[in-house]
Amino acid sequence: MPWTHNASPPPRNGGADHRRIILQYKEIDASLHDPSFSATLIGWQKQHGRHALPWQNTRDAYRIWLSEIMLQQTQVAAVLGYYARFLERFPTVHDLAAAPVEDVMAQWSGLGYYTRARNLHKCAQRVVVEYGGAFPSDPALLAELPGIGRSTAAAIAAFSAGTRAAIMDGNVKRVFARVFGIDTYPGERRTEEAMWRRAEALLPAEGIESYTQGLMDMGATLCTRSSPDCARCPMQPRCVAHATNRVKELPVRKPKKATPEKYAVMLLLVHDGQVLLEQRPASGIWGGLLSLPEVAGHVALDDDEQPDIDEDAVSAALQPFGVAESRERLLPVTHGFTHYKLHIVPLLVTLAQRAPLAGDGRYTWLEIGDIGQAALPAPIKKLLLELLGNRADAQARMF
DNA sequence: AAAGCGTGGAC
DNA sequence: TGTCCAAGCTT
Repeated sequence: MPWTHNASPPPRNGGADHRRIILQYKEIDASLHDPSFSATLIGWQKQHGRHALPWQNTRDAYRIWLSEIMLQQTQVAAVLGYYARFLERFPTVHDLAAAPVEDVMAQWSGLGYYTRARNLHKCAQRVVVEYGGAFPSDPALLAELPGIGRSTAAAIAAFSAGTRAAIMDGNVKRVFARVFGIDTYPGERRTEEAMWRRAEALLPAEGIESYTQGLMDMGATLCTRSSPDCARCPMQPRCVAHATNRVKELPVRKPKKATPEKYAVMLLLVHDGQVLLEQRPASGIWGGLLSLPEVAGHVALDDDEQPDIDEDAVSAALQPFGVAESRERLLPVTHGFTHYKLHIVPLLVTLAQRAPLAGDGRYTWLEIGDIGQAALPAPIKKLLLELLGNRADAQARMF
C-alpha cells in the first residue's frame, strides 16, 4: 500500500496515472484529514501513555510480532506471563520455526484461540524460509503471512520499522465511535470500512510509533468500555459522544442473540496412573489440542433437563480401549464460550485391562503428573487437575 | 458477509 | 450470576 506509507513519490507525468492511483486508494478521504488529531494523541502518549510493556522499547520484529499475535482479542494482563515463558522457550524466530508444533501448542495452552498458535508456528517457518528470519517491513507483505491481518501487519510494521500504516482494533473502534459520534455497530462491514478510511486519513506525517501506541493506550487506559476517564482525556474538547452525553451509549452494542447450550459426554479413562487423551481436529473448537475422548452422538435431555446418557454408545466408545473395571458418571462441568455454553458430563472409567492403542496416533496415555504441562484446553485441564491431580483426595470425594 | 474461534476480567 | 468483550483473523 504505497499510498499509506509515503514510499512512492507522486507521479511526474501528472495526468492519468495520478488520477488512477487516487481512485484505487479511494479510502484516503481528504475531508477526513485532521493533523490536530494525531498531534494531540502523540503529545498525550509521550506524557501519559505506556512505555514499559515487555514488547516495547525494541525494534525486534520477532518480539513485536509475538506480542501482537498474543494480544489479538486478549488483554495485556493475560498475555504477560505467556509472553515471558514463550520467549524463554523460543528466544528467536529460528527456535520457534524449528520447534515441534506440539511444543508450541503446549506453551499456548490456556491462552485461547488456538489457530493463532498454529499460524504463529507456520508464520515463523515462512519468515525463516522466505525472508531468512527477518520480518518484512512492508505491511502488505506482512499481511500475506498466516495469522497476520491488515491491522496486525500495520502494528508490526509501525513498531518494528516506523512504517506509516493504520491499525484497526477494539481500542480504535471505541475511540473513533466516541470521538466522531459513530452510532452504527462497528462489526458491520460498512461501519468498519468507514473507520478504516478515517484511520488512514488521520495518520500522522511522522511519529507513527507514538501515534499507534497512543491509540492503544487511550483505549486501554482512558477511553475504556465502562467508566471512561473523560476528565483526563485529551480528546474531550473534540469528542462528539462527550458533547452529546452519549459516552455510555457508544460504541453501540453488538446485537445479542440467545446462546445455544450443548452437551458432551467425555471419557475420563484411567489406568495405571495415566489418563487417555485424544488430539482434536485442527479446525473447530480447541483445534489441535489434546482433550478427553467424546462419546459420539447427540446428548438428549431427560424430563428433568438432565443429560440422558446412552449407555450403549458409551460401551461402544469404551470397547477399543480395554476392559472396564468401573464406570461412574460425575457431576457436569459447564464452560461458557462466546457463542454457546458447553456442559461436559465426565464419565470416570477405570480399566482393568488396557488394549493397545489403535487408530492414527491421535490417542495418547498421559501421566497424571504431566497434566499441568500438556496442550489442553483450560476447562479440561482444570477438570483433570481437580479430579486427578490428587488421586487419593479425588477418590475420597467420589465415594 | 457473517459466523466461528477461548479465556478471563469487569461490572 | 450473567453479560459483555478485549492489541482480529480466517473461512
